[in-house]
Amino acid sequence: MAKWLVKSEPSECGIDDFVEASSTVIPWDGVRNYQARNYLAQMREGDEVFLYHSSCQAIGIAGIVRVVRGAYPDPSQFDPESPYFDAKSHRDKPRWQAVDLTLVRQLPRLIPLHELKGLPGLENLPLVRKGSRLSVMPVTEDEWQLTLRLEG
DNA sequence: GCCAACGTTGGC
DNA sequence: GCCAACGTTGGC
Repeated sequence: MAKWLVKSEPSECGIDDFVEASSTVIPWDGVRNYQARNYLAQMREGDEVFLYHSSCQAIGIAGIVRVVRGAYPDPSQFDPESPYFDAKSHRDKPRWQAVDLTLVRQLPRLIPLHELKGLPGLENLPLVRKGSRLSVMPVTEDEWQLTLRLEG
């Protein structure tokens, strides 16, 4: 099973939304960056994902979610009413992908970004690299385990 | 294909 | 609100 990290503004979709929708599925759509899209396309059912809160009061990893449906064409790209509408994408060759996620668990405490930055072994994680804007990224097994040591 | 201008992300 | 870093756009 691969491991991943996704960023989201909690005002849009955060751990609270997953907790409220517990045992329900939340579509992860609206990713409009090619590098992030390429990683999204590699997600498989059963993969686990860190949910990271960005651009908010408490920045950091808030919980763990799981892929329940691997990549499929993001419907919002075809919806003119959607802010994620992409007029240049065509149904016979969709440009953007989405996955479905569900809650595994909320972490007992949010692991703040500054702790991740100071953690030896995470140097290669795009999240902690200055200026990185990647919103979907792979996490190695080592990085995953090291990060989880910071919880609780 | 180059690159300047512009828009967005996201921490601080 | 600021601004650095980065991605995208579009003229040439």
